Amino acid sequence: MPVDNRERILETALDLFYARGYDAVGVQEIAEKSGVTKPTLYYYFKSKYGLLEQLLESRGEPFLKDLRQACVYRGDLKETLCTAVGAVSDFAGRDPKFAVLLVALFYSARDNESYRAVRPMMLRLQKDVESIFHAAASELGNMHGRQRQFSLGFIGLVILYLVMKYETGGRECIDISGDEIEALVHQFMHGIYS
Amino acid sequence: MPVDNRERILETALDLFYARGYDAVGVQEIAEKSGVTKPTLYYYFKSKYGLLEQLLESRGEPFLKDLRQACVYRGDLKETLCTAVGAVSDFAGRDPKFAVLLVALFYSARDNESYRAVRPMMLRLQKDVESIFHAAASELGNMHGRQRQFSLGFIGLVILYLVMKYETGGRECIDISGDEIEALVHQFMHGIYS
DNA sequence: TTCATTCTATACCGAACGGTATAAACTGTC
DNA sequence: GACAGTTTATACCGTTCGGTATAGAATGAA
Repeated sequence: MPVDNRERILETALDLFYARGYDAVGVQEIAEKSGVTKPTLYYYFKSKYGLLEQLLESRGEPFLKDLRQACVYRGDLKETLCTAVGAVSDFAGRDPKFAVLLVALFYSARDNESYRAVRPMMLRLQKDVESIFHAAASELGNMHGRQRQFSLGFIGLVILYLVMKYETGGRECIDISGDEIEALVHQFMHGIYS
Repeated sequence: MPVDNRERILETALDLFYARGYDAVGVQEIAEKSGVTKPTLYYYFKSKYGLLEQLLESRGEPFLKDLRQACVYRGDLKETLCTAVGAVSDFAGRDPKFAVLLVALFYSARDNESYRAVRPMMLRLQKDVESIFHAAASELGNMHGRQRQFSLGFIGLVILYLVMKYETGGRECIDISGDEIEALVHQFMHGIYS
């Protein structure tokens, strides 16, 4: 656990939000488990929502930067997709709870405030991935406007794979090997045969 | 709105859980919006959790029956997968809010009680879909134990497609045409080319 | 020494939470 | 008319919710 109070609060919040969900966790408990009083929590974060926002910012921003880099098309679709999945995998390996939390928030109810907090982030992610398919037009030929469908399908595939891996893997870490990444991308590109 | 009180409560609960999530909705509000007092709600459902359980049962059970039927392998993988997606599509078309709620619960935090309620249902769904790939062994050849990966990938693809369709389609209904279903299954089987 | 920052302890706020008690009605059936 | 099932109105329970007020103490930099 970090010595810095602010950081410790963020980490505790992540643990609890991951385990029980944003709405089911009270500010009181977060403060207690951080070894801090409630006023201290409110000193750093103006509200419970602000706490979530700053959690998303501090942990998500570095990941989005990495991902954007990884999504730059370099002339080969398969290679680019593998790089992208690699970035996701690295991130999920470093911060598995945060990764799973992101997914839960992404699929959570639209009028819940926690969704409001995560929405802009996920839109950026979606756009970055979609840009790969736009850039790969020369390689893929006419996609008939299916870039969005491709990217959504791709994201869905990776997300579910990730979550399942974490669930069935003892929740210790998410480790996706290079071979697995290639198999995943290969399946996406060429189907389940081969 | 149904005249039957029990049914009206279930419908109201679905509306609210869908919109804001299980934890964020109070029993009080459900009762009020159903035109019923709180004791009446507790007369039918012993607890808030019981209400969720019965909601999942009453709406989910018919769907799971249909899906199981649709997942029976009939000698052709593509046809079977299309039938399965068709069953999901029909269900989602009939009861879109419930479908989206199911997905949200499926991805929600593991120690949240709402996940406990939906878990057995999703396990059944997963098993049914996986059975398709096991049955298709003759057609697919040696899958090297990747039946689970295939089924998870397939479910992820369908789920995300469904949710996105609902989100971007004005939330009126989920209509997946036969052509779309075929395209989705085709992409899954043969990749994004062709 | 002054000063802002960081944090404590304690206590409180009004509102909402899930759930229950009580006692009285209304309904249709036997 | 007795009866079970359904529903009401009202009020209450203890607990937790997110958030704040107050006043003081430790810290380190200027």
